[in-house]
Amino acid sequence: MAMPDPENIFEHHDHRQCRHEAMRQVSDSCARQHLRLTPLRARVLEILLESHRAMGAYEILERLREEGQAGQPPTVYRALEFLVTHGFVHRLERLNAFMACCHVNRGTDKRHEPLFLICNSCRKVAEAPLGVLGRKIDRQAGAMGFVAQSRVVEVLGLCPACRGELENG
Amino acid sequence: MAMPDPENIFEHHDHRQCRHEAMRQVSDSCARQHLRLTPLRARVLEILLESHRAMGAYEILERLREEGQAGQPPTVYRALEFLVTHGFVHRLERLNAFMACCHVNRGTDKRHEPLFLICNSCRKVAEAPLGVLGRKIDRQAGAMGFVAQSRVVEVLGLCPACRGELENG
DNA sequence: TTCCGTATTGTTACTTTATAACATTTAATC
DNA sequence: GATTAAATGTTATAAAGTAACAATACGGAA
Repeated sequence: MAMPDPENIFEHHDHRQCRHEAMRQVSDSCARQHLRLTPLRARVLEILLESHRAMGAYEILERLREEGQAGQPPTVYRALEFLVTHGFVHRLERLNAFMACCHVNRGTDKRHEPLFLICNSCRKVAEAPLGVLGRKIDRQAGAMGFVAQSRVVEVLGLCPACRGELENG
Repeated sequence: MAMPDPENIFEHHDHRQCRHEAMRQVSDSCARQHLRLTPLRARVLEILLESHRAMGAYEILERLREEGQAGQPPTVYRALEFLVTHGFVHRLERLNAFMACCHVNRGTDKRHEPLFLICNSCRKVAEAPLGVLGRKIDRQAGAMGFVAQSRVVEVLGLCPACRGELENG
């Protein structure tokens, strides 16, 4: 999956293409790390990639049930736990929801922690690189004697489209 | 309430003193803004200040009930909504919990969004100023065409005490 | 291959967190 | 004091997440 144009991460693009490439990358990453991407785990990831937005666990569960797969909450939560632990899916704390990672580690198999942009108007979510901010946050924490292990950075506001609507209409 | 020494925000201090000063500041701020700090709202804030840590809504509810006050979930959630809206209490997304603000707006009545340091070991939480990082995060979001309205920044890791224990014991 | 131990999934039941909807009370303003 | 809006009380339920144990599938050793 190509790195999204930073100015257009809210824009549409070829979902099917990006979906298949993401699946392949995750599959490769699992193979390299001897992780088991079981059918259930793969299916949960696919559902997230297909929807291409943040989904609640119970929404995913419903989708699984529609397909005849077994379905109780722990099934989904366990698959999500695996996917989140290995960085293939992100959890949005503010929304109690999950989203497939948009730029899976290419070859590095390293988890990364992004910045999430959550639109207050249309509820769309974009994932952007945290970049140098991650280190700055760690340094800020370090100044208080705190050792940072992971970060949650979520920004709420207006996406380009909704901002435009407010300004024009 | 004095601004905490940045290097000691996890340290103990005179809770009773800081509690009373915080109540007074919130009370003043409400008066200036024509907000109604009702007995219920004041009591919920006091409970949070007394505990001096992050508490779940139901934990607060239980405390209220012990005191004979009426108690159903909406009671607490509504008080918390008021307190959070006006910046007297913060919500910790990662913990589904609430914490009294440690450095209430002094005279400015402006909400501020801090950085939270959550200890993975002892679960203590410290509130630190986000400082210039807030603007940097907004700028990062702005580069994607996004208008930031509010931020969630929570760092998980080890507080000074727990870090010390790991290193020494 | 067959057996064994471990990882994964299935299943039941439950806990925790949060909110909708409407009744009642309290408070501010005229 | 009557009117209206804000706040609280109350009932019921939705939404999110987990504990505990049973059944199954898988990966490697004998």
